[in-house]
Amino acid sequence: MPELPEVETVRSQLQKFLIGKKINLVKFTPGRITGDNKNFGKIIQGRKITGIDRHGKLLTFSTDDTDMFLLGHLKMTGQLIFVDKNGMAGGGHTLSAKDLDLPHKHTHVSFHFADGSKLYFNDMRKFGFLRIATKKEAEEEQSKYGIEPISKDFNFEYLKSVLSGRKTTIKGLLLQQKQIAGLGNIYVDEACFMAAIRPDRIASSLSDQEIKLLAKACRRVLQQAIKAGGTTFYDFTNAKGEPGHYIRQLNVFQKQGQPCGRCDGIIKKIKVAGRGTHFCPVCQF
DNA sequence: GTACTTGTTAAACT
DNA sequence: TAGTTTAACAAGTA
Repeated sequence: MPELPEVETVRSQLQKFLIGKKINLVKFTPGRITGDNKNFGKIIQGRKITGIDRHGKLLTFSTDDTDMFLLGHLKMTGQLIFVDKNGMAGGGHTLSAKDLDLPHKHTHVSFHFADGSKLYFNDMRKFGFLRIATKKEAEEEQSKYGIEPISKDFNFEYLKSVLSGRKTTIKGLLLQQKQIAGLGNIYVDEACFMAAIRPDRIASSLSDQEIKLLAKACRRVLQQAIKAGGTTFYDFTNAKGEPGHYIRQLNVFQKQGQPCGRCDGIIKKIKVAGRGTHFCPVCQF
């Protein structure tokens, strides 16, 4: 499930592959992926990609038309995979488009670039999207995302302002993208473990010391996961079609019933904020 | 067939 | 009204 580290992995790779490439042809299945824009392909054909930015889990591709942007969100099962002119995924020499069976039945959009390379958008569950937007629309969409834990603006004071006086669980608040952008189910659980705080604690009950630990943990878990290229359980692949490796460093997520790596506890799974939630009942308070 | 999975939001509650 | 909770979306797995 792509969260900030996964999306950042894709963004940094695509930036290397796509900048300066001209879109010659777009093939797409009309539907929720591209919204109700029937001219999706026609509008963006002929444009050059000039940059790729990320706000939380939202990707923004800028073009040589300063009022045309392409917004992308992978939601749960979205993938953006680049294939070079020789049919090799990520421009490498191991995985080919044929190996990855691209395009396949979950490929909803294919971009064909002037140099013969391609970009595929796959999404099994069709929650993700690729939409064309004006500058104004793009900025509106970007403004839905708050400060990222890896930003220098994310500190004790900011997290305290988000949590203070709130009667809901800290997990519920950490998942709100408008407040804190980038954490999803996996990294919220991992950050809470790192800070030794139960995800189901009421936000306003945290001490200053605990908020400091939690802020540091949110930042660290994302930084480490970016380094590892994200986490892959089932669906996530980077722009080269490869999985992420942070799964090796997970402490609690999907580890219910297994021993805690920090104490003698057994990892437990409960439901918090409507989501499966993993923690150690012995060393998280 | 049923329950469960999740990122985000819209609707329903309090 | 604001804060909070729940349901919904899709399609696959157990």
